[in-house]
Amino acid sequence: MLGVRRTARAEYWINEKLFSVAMPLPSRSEDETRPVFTLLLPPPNVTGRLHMGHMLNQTQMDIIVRWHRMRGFITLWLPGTDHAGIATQMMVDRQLRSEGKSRIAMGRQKFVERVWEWKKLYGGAILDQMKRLGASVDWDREYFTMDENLSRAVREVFVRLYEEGLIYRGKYIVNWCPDCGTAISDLEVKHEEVVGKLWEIRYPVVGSSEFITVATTRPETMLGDAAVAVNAKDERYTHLHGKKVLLPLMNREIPIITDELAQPEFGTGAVKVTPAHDPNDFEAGKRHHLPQIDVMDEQARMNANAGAYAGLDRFEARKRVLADLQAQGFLVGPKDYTISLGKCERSGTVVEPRLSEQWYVKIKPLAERAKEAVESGEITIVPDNYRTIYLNWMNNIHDWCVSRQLWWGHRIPAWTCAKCKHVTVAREAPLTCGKCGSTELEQVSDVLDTWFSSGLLPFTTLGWPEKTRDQEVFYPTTLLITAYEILFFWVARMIMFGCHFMQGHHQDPAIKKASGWGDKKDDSVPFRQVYIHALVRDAERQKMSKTKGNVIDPLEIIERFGTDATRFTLAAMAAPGTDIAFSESRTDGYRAFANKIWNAARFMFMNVDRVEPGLRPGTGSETRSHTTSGVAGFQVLTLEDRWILSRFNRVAGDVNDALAHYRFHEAANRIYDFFWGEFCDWYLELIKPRLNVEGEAGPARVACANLVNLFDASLRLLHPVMPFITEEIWQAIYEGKPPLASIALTAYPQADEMQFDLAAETEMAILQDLIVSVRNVRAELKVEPKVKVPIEVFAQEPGIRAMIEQNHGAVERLGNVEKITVVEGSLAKRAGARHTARFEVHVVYERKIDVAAECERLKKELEKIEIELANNQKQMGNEQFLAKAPANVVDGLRRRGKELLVLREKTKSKLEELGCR
RNA sequence: GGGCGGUUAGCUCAGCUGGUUAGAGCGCCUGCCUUACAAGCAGGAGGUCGCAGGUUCGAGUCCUGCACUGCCCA
Repeated sequence: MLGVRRTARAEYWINEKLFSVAMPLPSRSEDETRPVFTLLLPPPNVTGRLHMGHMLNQTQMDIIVRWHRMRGFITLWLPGTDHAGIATQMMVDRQLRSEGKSRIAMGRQKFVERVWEWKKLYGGAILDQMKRLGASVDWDREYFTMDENLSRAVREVFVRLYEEGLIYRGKYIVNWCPDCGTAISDLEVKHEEVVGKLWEIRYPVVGSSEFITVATTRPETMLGDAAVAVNAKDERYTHLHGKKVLLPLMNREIPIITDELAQPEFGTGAVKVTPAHDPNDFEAGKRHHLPQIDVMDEQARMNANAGAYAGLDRFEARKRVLADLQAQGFLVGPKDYTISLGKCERSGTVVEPRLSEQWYVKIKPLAERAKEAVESGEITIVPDNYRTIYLNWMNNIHDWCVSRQLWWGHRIPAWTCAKCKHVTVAREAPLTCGKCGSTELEQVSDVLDTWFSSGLLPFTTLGWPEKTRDQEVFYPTTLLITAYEILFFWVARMIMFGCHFMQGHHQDPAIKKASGWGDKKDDSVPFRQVYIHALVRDAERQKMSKTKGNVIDPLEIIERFGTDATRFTLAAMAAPGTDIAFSESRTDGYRAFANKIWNAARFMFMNVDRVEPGLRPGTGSETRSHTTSGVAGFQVLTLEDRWILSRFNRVAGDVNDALAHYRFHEAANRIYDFFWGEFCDWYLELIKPRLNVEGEAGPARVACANLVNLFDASLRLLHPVMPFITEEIWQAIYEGKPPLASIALTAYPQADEMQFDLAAETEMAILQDLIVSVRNVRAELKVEPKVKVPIEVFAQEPGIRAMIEQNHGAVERLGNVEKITVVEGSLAKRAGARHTARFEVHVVYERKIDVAAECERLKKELEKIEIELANNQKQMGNEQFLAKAPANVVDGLRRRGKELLVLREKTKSKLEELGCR
């Protein structure tokens, strides 16, 4: 039933377009300009389904977004999906195969149409899930990375980079996935340490009986060897310089060259050189003008260059090559060796370094500015240690291979001339070849890496390359919240592209200032701040993976515990920088919290209906709850009123502060402690007598109004974390006639320091101490729960005595006390009496205390006091400390010292009295 | 090999710039269906903060080394 209400509420939010942002008009003055907060949703894959990572990511974003909106920011949260080249193509490929069809037979155009169909049918799944979760994004601005306007921007970027000489084409070694049939970037290769073999092979030196032994982990590539390299300084091989070896199995003579590639201390000091199958060998090959002998095809099967091995799969070829080498006496033998095996992130296939023609982005010039933006603090990264990681990566960056041999994606805007082979790069399909004028042009078949287009999103979603008002208002976006995994894939690339293409851009100065970024110099950056969140792991701290089968489905968790509880759990566990071990027991605990809120609300409604039906927040006061940032219309009459108002303001201050620093766990825990531990456990209990005053309506009405006002403010405070329950109760408070369409549009509580009341907090703490002491002694004496007992209280300070007398009702009710007698003399010596530095309390009850147990307790207590006192006195006797420590610390210690002395006296005398030994 | 972390209660984790008595949730023990709530209430037990040095008046917090452990990059 709750689930139904939740869905209905989420639909209501969407239908009312509560989170849609119209384009703001130019401001007339700074005072009239509201601050702006912009957040780009990291676009999920169209093929994606919501997982825990999304859930955490979206929870944090929604919290921050709702918080800003409630604080009066023009808040834009921009949603969209990513076309995910390889993943989507693989998905549809698989579907075709199950229908007995093939992509190749179908042809490119038909296939792409088919993918679009697929996208229309299934591509919205993850956003639909987001909708149901109530993510407060602007659905009117939803984008897809292959939308026409975004595609046009991609072409524009490509052409500009090409014209600036920052894109080039060339034949190099790339990471090739034989399974996906495409090149992939360095980042898409996942390295894995595996125990493998290092094979040593003897190559006979031509014209001698000598052998030179080389070592390799991939013996099949020897079929493509073009040389053997030794180090010029390696004296073992000096006599072989200029000679040749006969490549076994292939019977091809290849030269012995001297090159730095060969390190004397590694293996035998001699290495085989295979320019077409290894990036280092490729470089060495170029230095020595060696032939590039490619022995494999696109599926990593051996090709005609592999002679007798042609047609074999690479791993089969390895076996055969080894067997043949063995048989012919060239194999020296394997050694165990730890290999760092590169696998395709998507398919899991071992990546093959392959020589092929690809398009590259020259990255150094772009990286330079991207580095500066972070170094100078124009972009801040939270937590701070990711800044180091980012800079470290930027310093070691390599050119980026952006072409993919796929059909689904942004096709590279380049056309090859059939006649002269010249390549023309252009925004729109050219009619003639730029070189020879031929009309026989064919567009390059490759598409661009998906991250190429997503790297542009911060500005392309705001209308780039057009200059738009949207850009003046919303660019740079304020914040990016994302996972560490895509720091390089996406974050770094957005920074590079943003800094490059938005150079010279200026945000509307009034808006910039109002939003709090007046001190920033650079408006080309894609965002001002990046918050990197942690990974969600399973309860055993294991990384979730399909293969391990330990994936936690957020939707299932939500089904069982509710969206609010799930969100709260993720928030409460999200301490910056630490991974989250997702715990169901924890979630269960927060479901109990939601339940607690319901019950507290029931209590409120019950009393409102009884005392003053129709009561609304803010009633009887000039201020209305939804426009004030504090507790509206709260009338302070009693100690608990003063106390709770003060506590509320403190918690509001703490929560705002925590959110400003992305300390979600602190914000969540602070609200939890306040609502449960202070509001429910104490305040509600304390006002019950007032609510129940019969006949005389005054106090009950005030108490009721206070309750509603405080509840309303607490709901607003909690709303960003638990949007559903807070909306539900808030709407109920107004009985379907709320002053605004949603609690999401009300004002967020802020701390009002004028409402801090230290005296009330201190007094309340003493009162709580007294009540807890009484309960404690009752438990110790095993007083039947229903029996009320009289107590005697002594307090040295008249102020405290008066306070206790004034609040005797509270002590009686909450301590289950029959009657309080405030006595004149110390009770410290009474058996079973409890004391603090401020008061002594004795529970009058005929049953004797357990003397032995009491002695034990007191001794333990005394021991602790003695230790602390000794430390305290040592400190206070230390002149260095007195001279150097700040005054408040010294004062605090002095006060504590006095307290300790009192406590020691009281405890000692009681020990004596009981005859403990 | 390079970089970044982690080690605090039985479990999962907080503890921000060093400052009085190290906290929470869950679990555990005891007692309660007290008319908002047993998904609850009340009370309680449980920690030499990985180890060894150092800086400091003062270290869970800063520095060095060590042990174990995780992640990223090559």
